Amino acid sequence: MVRRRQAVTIKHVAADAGVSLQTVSRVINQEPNVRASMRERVQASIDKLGYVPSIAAQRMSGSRSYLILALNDRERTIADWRAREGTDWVDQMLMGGMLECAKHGYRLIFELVDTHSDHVERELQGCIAALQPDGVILTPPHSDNPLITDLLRRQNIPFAQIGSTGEAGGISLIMGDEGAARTATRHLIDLGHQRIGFIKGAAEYKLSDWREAGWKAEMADAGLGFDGLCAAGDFSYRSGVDAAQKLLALRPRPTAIIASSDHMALATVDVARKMGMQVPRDLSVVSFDNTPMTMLTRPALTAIDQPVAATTALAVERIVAAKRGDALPEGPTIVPAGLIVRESTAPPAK
Amino acid sequence: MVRRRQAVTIKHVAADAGVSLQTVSRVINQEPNVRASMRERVQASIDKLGYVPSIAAQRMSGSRSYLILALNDRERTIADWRAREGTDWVDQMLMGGMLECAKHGYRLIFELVDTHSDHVERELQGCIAALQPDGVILTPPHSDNPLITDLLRRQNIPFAQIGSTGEAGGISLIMGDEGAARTATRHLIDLGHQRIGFIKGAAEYKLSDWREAGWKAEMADAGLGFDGLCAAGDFSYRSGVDAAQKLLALRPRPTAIIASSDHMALATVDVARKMGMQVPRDLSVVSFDNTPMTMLTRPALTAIDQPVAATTALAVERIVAAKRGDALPEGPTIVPAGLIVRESTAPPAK
DNA sequence: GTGAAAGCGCTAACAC
DNA sequence: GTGTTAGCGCTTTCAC
Repeated sequence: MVRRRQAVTIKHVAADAGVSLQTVSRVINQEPNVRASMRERVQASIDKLGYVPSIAAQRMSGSRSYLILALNDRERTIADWRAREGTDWVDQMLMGGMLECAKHGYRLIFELVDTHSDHVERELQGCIAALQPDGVILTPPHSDNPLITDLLRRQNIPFAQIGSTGEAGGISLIMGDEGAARTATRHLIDLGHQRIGFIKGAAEYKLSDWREAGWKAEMADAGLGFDGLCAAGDFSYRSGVDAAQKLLALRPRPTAIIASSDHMALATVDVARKMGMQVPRDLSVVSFDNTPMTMLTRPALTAIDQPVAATTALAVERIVAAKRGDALPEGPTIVPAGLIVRESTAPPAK
Repeated sequence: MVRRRQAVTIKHVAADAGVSLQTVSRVINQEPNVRASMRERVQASIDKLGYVPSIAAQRMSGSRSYLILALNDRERTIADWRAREGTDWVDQMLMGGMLECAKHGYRLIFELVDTHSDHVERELQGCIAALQPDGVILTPPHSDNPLITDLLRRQNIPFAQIGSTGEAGGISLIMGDEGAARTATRHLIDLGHQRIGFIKGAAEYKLSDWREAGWKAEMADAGLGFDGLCAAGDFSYRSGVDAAQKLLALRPRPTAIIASSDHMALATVDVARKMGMQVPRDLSVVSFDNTPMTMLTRPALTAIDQPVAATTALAVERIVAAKRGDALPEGPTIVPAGLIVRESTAPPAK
């Protein structure tokens, strides 16, 4: 293996511009105390030589690494990838995160960690030691894992907690789950529905509670009852079948169901169909997440769109701001979710 | 911003084990010339202190960066992400690449570059200068972009060219396109089809020709004609509509069509349906790529499965081997594609 | 405002 | 086999 060196280094630029290394460094890092004329001269050399700083060297000398780590749950992510059902959480995250990183001269590194394992700490520690990221983006369900958040805080690394209210001290970003559930419920009420069932997500995720709370609140505001209309699920198709069967066995039967995941919504449609009902004629269904399957299935599902890309982009923005020392807003930031109306919702049958 | 230093460095380990830095370095890099007892002692200290080498420092001192760059076309990838149609090429690539990297202590960095732009070189140069990757994985359509391959060769960075025969000097990996097309054709012939149409992919991609060649070869082997049975497409739904209309206007009409992408296959089904035909009763359709939409649509599409994950994993393996100085196999390696039989193929109507 | 010197954590080359 | 020395490219600290 040939030893490979940096083609153009700060030295070349310094020599070319006839200045010291330090001055070039100041220009690169946009620091003050450089005369405009000097700055221009150095910049000209940089452009001429096509110089790009080595992040390894930058990191070495104790400054930034320009790397932001996006952490996802290994088990769940790999399961999604293997299932090949089109779940595009990762893709949306990359889209939002990478594009925002590019704007600021950072790079996003996507990593998987075993949230449930005892050695999360060891794994994460290793990842941090190896990469020395300038910031970390945490996603559910490990946004609130104290083993992770404590470690990050100890190491003084800024981190964003997506889907968490940020008690652990990170930057809190929430995808408007409660409001989204209210929107979905409102949509159904506006169509004329009164008995609206709800299938809850996995208890491990805080957003499961938020969504349930939103549904209840909107029902209450409309003077509608919701006792017995909530069934537990865990986001999976299998759990959706059970929950839908439970809800559709009720008398009077709900005329609409909100499912906390696309898989559970799909399951609800299938169960209804098996019972001889048609969607949306006999049952309206609203889905959560808006992964590609909602538009590929028939009827296409009306769904709450989780703003994954926007949220990840915001996480990057906030981390970069934190590195700059900018003041960050207090408390959680809510990124609003949208409702995409498709074919699975309609007024209830008379 | 607090200055953040490596918590545990090679020095701590050396001190703890009572040996020199160099010895620790040898143990980390699994080099020879270390007595077993010494190796154990050092390893014990490493484990005890939870030491992980800094890749920045490793890179700095001229050895490996343990980073492998996976390059994809920016425009196309972002378009896919925005469309949210469940195309999971990126996910499969990450799955194959990341898991294989993890096995060897490497990390995969996913990056987008503007293949069509004149400044690919500049962009890639910058990426390389910043990250100093140990290897690069190229995907179509830029696997054969001479601006890219020349640059990598000049810099002496090992690279894999997926979907290319590797004339440019990289590690060539092909997803058995010709064989896959033969398999698809064979499947239809075995069902009893004789007039089998083919919708070709974008000319920009070499695999478009390979797939066409496979179809022709298998038809010829079976003594079947194929003149006029090939229509041009560019992988898009829109182009699939045009191509399908052209093929289905032929008399006698083809009883089966192989489309070089899932979108074009979907388009074919839709066109057939509009013409009053049923799939697979009146027309069999085989699709290429096997993205999630093939299983989510109805009828579910019989499809050729592109082994994206396996191919990416192999690319990583080969790059790691190249870094070690191992001998690599000559010529292109073909990763076989599979045929997933679903609901869109059946014997032709009598 | 600019420059010189020291050092970040690690490995290559060479000495022992 | 093991240790010593000299950097890698950059930023920090501190002179000027």
